[in-house]
Amino acid sequence: MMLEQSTIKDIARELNVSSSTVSRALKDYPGISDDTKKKVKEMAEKLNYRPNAIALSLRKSRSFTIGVIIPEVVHFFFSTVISGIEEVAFARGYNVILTQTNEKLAREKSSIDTMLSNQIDGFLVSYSKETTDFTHFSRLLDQGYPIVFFDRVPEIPGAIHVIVDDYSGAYDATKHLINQGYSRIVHLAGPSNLKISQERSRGYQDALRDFGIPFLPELLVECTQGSDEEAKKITAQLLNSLSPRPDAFFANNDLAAVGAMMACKAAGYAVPNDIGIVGFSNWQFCSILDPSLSSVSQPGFQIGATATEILLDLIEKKIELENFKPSVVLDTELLVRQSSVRLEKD
Amino acid sequence: MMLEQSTIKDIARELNVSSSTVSRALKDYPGISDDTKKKVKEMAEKLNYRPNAIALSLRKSRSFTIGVIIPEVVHFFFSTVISGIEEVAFARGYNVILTQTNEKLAREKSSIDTMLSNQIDGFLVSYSKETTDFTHFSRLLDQGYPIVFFDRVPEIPGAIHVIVDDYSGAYDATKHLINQGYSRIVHLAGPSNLKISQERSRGYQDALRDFGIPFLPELLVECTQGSDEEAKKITAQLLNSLSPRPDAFFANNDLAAVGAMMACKAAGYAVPNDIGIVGFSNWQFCSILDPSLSSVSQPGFQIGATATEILLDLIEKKIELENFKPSVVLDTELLVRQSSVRLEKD
DNA sequence: AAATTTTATGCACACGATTGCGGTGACGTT
DNA sequence: AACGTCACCGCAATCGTGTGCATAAAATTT
Repeated sequence: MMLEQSTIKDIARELNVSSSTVSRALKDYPGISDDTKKKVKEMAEKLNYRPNAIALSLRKSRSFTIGVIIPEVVHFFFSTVISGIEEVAFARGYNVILTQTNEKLAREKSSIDTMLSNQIDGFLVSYSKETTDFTHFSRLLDQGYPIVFFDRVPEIPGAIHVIVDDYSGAYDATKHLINQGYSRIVHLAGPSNLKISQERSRGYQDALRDFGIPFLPELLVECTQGSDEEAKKITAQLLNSLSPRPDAFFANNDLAAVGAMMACKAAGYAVPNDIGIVGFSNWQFCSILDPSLSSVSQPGFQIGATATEILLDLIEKKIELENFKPSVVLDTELLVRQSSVRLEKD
Repeated sequence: MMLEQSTIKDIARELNVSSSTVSRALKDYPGISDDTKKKVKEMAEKLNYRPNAIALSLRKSRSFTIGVIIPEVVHFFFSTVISGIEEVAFARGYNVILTQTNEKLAREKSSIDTMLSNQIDGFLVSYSKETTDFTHFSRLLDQGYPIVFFDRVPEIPGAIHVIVDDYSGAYDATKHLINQGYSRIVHLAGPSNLKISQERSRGYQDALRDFGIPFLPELLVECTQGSDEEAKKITAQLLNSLSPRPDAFFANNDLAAVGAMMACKAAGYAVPNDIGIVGFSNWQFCSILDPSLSSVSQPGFQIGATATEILLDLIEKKIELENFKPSVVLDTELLVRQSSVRLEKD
């Protein structure tokens, strides 16, 4: 039933030459007569020969495969990153093997193990929320394994980062809200152990300061889950308890922004006229909401593509770890839509 | 710099035994003394030994890796499927290597080639929109390669399908609209060369017939791209040109439904009171729209999980292709939200 | 015609792990 | 003392490919 893959030996046997000759002929090595080369190639075609990448990997101790470790696949941002990764890897002749950690540290470690077993040439990693200790990564770095981190990046020596300018994105978003005349601006922040959350928070606070608006701790609320449900609850509560009420929400992610929007509508406030809202990430749905949601776009595809280019350059020794700047910061862009632009000013 | 991976030979040399003994000791084969086993395992631990999966693959002609070929990663449905695939594969000790075709046939073929080179154990495929000829798949099937198709499935002998009941989903959606009192129901259909589009179309027409509403060809419009922009244009045009105007839209996918919703709003019609709308796929954003969008949910995760279970069973010869029913049909579920439920009937 | 270079090819081993087969020594049995 | 049994382990081949080295034949030079 299962047809055997034909090998170099099969071609060799068929033509009464040695397998070394076949190997060299197929690769157009010098020292093989044009006649034999032609015969070999024709026979290869005829037998539908396909080189065995596994054997090659064993021989070269290289698999031409990179491992991608991400928290979850079903996530607009991450899937966009994957797309960028896949695109570059394909173009440069590498395979992508993928695992999602579901935010579990144990799974992160176990994935690393099986990937190491599979002689992966390098790693692309965005670590899980559970990960607070990074020794499993620094051990790899010490051993000389190429790793490029993206989005969620650890502060360990030798780690290369590809991130977006979270600080500027948050700063721009806050500034935009201020310019639109909003002044009691709530920041629905992300988990404070993630660096991206900290940066966004810092951008928010600096923008307030630069435009002479006092920073009020009660307007900075941490949303640990980042779901719309959570943000909805929190927003409803804030609208009730704070006086004067907040007149804008800058959320750490788009889902939270949506939650805030729902809560505002439910409480009878109009978006954007009564309350302005800006999200972060520019998920697909931002433009189809009513009102459409202003958001800070992160170039997910470009993050994936850039990280992969760097990783492959490292693998192929095109660049040295030593004389390479450890951090690539990509620009964010504030996309202003309806949710933060007052139609008529009162 | 790069620390060498330690091998069985290293352990053997260190303990002055043969590599065969080490191999057997590590796997608890009989005929090895408990003492040696203990020593070997300790040394393996000490040298941080990790089995070389590549060498194993070469020996066994098995890679414990499955290849996934899908049109695009940045797509809620497909990413959900991937998640299901990854979950099952991980649980059963398989790796997942992933490529997206970007709907290109050439890339589909080339991906198959490199995966074959990599001694993939089997394929999970949803083919590209460009694919109309399936010989590159049937050749693989003839050679005995396990392939499970999902979502977009070809009608070729020996192919196993995992699909959802598109017909019933469309039937239920249409029936629901009829029950809500809508009668001039437009179907924004998908590309007619895809079987899923045909099935949904059939469900729509049969529901109309079963409930005594005549099928009008001018109410069945093909949206080839499936984008919100396209649907918006088409809907606006239909609202203008048809008399009496349509009072409901059943879209082949959620983005198209959103486009329809936008066009309706723009034309001054209220959703759901003037016009009812139902989508297909139950993308994440359905519940956060205003009004929230009724949609037919496809169990993406379950599709991926089921397809993978079947594929791995095939690979491990737990089931035979011969006595296996070629098609698994998973249930869809109509999720009724605001966009199709009239608040007050006139 | 002999010596030398060039050309074309094969041999053998390596990569890391598995496994059938055979070997060795200890021990017990008659 | 001779033989059988059994536990324990090593040899060597294998998977498919690549490559340094040797080698034979052919072409060229002296």
